[in-house]
Amino acid sequence: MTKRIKPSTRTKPAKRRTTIRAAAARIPKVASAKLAEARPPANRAEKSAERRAAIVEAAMDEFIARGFAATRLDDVAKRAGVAKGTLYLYFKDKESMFEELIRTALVPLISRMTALPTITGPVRDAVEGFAETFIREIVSTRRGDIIRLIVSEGPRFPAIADFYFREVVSKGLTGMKALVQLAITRGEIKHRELGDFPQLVVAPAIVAVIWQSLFARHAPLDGLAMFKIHLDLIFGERRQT
Amino acid sequence: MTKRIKPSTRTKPAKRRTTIRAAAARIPKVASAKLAEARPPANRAEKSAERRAAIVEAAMDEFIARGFAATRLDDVAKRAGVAKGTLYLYFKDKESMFEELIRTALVPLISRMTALPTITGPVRDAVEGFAETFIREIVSTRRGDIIRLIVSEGPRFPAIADFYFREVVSKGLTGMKALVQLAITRGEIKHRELGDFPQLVVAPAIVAVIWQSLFARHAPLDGLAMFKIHLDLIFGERRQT
DNA sequence: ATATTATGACTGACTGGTCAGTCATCGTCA
DNA sequence: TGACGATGACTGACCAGTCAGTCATAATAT
Repeated sequence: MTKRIKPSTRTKPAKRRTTIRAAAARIPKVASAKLAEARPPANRAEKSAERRAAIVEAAMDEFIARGFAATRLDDVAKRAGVAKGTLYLYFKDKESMFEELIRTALVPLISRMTALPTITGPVRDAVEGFAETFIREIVSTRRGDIIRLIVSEGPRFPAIADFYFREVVSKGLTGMKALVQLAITRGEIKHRELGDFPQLVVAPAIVAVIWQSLFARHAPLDGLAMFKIHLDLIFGERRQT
Repeated sequence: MTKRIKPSTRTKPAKRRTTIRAAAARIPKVASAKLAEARPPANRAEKSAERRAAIVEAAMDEFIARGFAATRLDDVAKRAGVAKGTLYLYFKDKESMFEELIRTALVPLISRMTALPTITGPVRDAVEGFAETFIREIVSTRRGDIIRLIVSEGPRFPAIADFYFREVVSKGLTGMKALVQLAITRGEIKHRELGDFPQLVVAPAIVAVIWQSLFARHAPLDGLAMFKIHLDLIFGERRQT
């Protein structure tokens, strides 16, 4: 009774449902999502919001640990403490869930980047502050894994890559370029060409993120210390503190 | 072999549901039969090597395009022009295939990195040569995607991450650190702390790889030009050529 | 040299298990 | 009580891995 209806899309599957899962290690269970509720039974809207948050949290953990294709929604549901059908009350399908998660996770990051234009002192201090924030809020947290996830799945989710480029990368680099230009006019930076490649300023931060995901257990990396040396290269020798 | 006892567990071929395969998949046989001049019929060992190469090539393309979990071995087989069962004559299972592929793909990269210790001129020239090679051989080719693949799947394949760290990253950074130290003793580099973070030297190359995969279609990036500016920061202003 | 047999590379239909998405039913809150 | 959120058993597509059978080629016999 095998009905193998194979559509004759010879050249390209294009829009196919992703299945499968990778043989991989178990994810460490962090915490039972729904266990100790300090909250007394809330009203419906409140409960709904809590549930949604639990799902988002659980899905994030699973997607980070396994990637999109290998993540099972059964696991997400179990981790969130809901039934699988419940997921579909909050998200259209697996793909929508993934994309929405990635977008949502970036909102604080965007706020962080747009909250920098107040420069009271040397530009170097502003950039250093940016680096400290970045290391503390991203490299040392789960958000770093989200960046790795974007790098991983970006090519297969053009919508995500587009969104990320438009909302984060493009804006971030524009802001950084403005900072560099300001520093150049102030004489803090000598190399005028640096304005052409603001990527150079943030490159060590990206490397720190990747290092953290892949090699931290082999050789820990002090991302902030590294970044400060990097700033010495850009701004000239460090003014002693 | 005159036993024609047909085992009952096997059903007869019956009808072929779908046209077995696209005609193009049969090319190898046709080519050797009709166009004998290009490729004389090889012996078994030679044929086997060719087949293996075809499988490796096809698997690489599929894994790069879809990642490990979402890649179907049916597709790999089709692309390689062999039956699925044939894959298992050359590889134990999907996971072994993936790991072996990643390892193999890195061999030329390793050779490249260990083939640099002959420094005839300024250290900067050596590093710039390294960068040119890296951009030309990796960023602009499929090898860049392999690096992205390692970043993507590394956390789920600790064996790959370990191998890569041991054989490439560790050795590469050690070599780079030696270069930096040499440049410091020669006076080409002022910042002595750079020796503590050789990652800083190669960071723009990593960023170029990622950019190429994710954002090239939005905004092309001249990796080599960027790297040269980076070298200006490290070695001081560029000596005009 | 030609015929016969042996080898094993290759094939692809098939199995067993997985998992995204559905929906009839249940429970709970307003 | 009625409406709606929640459930989880269920469906069926999907796919890694298997293996009985085929056939080109090598080995051996005539």
